[in-house]
Amino acid sequence: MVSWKPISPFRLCSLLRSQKDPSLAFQLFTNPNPNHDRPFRYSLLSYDLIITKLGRAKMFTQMEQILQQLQRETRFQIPEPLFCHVISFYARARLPARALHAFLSIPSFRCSPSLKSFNSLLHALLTCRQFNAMSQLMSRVHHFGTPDACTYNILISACSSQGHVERAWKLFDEMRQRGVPPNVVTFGILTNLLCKNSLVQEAFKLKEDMERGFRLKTNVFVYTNLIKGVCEIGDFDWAFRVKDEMVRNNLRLDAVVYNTLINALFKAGKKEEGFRVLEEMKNNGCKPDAVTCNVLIVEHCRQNNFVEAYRVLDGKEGVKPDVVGYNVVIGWLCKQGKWSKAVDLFHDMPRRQCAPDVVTYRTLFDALCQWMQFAEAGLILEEMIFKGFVPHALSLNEFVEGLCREGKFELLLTVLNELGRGGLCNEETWKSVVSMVCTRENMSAPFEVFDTLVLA
DNA sequence: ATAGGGTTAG
Repeated sequence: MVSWKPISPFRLCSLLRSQKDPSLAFQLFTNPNPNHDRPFRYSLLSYDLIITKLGRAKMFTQMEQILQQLQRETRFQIPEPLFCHVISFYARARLPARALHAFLSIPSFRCSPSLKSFNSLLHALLTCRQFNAMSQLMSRVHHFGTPDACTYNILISACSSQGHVERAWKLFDEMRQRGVPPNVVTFGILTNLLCKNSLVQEAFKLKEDMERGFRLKTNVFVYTNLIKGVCEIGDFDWAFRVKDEMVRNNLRLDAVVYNTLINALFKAGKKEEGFRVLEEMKNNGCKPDAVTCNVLIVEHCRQNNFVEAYRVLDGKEGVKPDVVGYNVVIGWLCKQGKWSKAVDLFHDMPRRQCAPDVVTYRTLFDALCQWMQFAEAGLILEEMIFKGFVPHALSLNEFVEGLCREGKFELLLTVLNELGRGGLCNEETWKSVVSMVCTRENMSAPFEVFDTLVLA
């Protein structure tokens, strides 16, 4: 037996840093020295590293296990940003209750929550679109401090995403009245809100105000909003002038700016100009990213050029597109009735290292129902429910109705069982099945179906 | 990573 030099707490950190696989990192953390039974003295940094890694990978069971271990480590006072991370991980996974729980547990880690973690929770609720919970939380803000610019920015974003333009301006006024100066982020949110509502002139007026009245420099975020706004009213000359102004102000044109322009040009049918900007992007040393690929894929599909679309999927632009790119191609294939090709691409996604998401499953399931491919649709639905994704209610009803119409009782039984388990039986499901039971001549099979429904 | 910008679907 070779005797290894035991891993030191310091070495564990560097090993955790370089370990790409979160599961292996977790194993390493929980058992750093397999052949030594002396208790390991973990450093605070190693906790931070493993929690962040697990959170990013949405491995929440393991993350909670480490957090509980950390809770018992009375040697440390845990720095607040770690909790802000944890809260935002739960937000990204759309788990608002867990985010709240993480926030409430902060004192048990010998740390007192300040406005920072309060804002993190507020933002988590916004991400999960829990607007009522946001108001309830705001009524307790005084326990944690006085609302700062960040708090207001989150609240204004919430108004923006609900389309409450007037309320957003009220908050903007309120923050100034209370002596909280708006910052460049505030103006990013507000210009976005204005441009989204086609109030481009007003957005430019606000930019002037921001520079003259508030002495703030317009940054790339604000410029991107403005460029998108002027593109949407079809004024591309203006868009290019804004782009030139950015360069004059020594701002680097990044992929987001280029993607905005290329996408808008394609949408306006200016294909050549779009590709010209793509060339300029590359010549300027700005590398296309996944979104660039997706924008190109949309255009190729619109031109019915699936060969080129697949080339981009294969990494023609030097980057691999993400799940959105796959969803676009699958969506267009479906729209053209090439559902079998769409299913092929879907099955090829794991090999291509891209995990299908809700949109992938919904797109496929919707299309298969529409093209009455019930057997294939049933398989997709099963997998979808297994992964916890929820199908569109409309397609689901179409599917159940189709099965009833075609008398496919065997499949119907399986599906109803799955729907029942997934808690997805709605009133329409019942209506379809009940009306079939009542109109069919051969009553034996429907009775079986009815039994399943009652048992579910 | 305390808050803001670009792509699909709905």
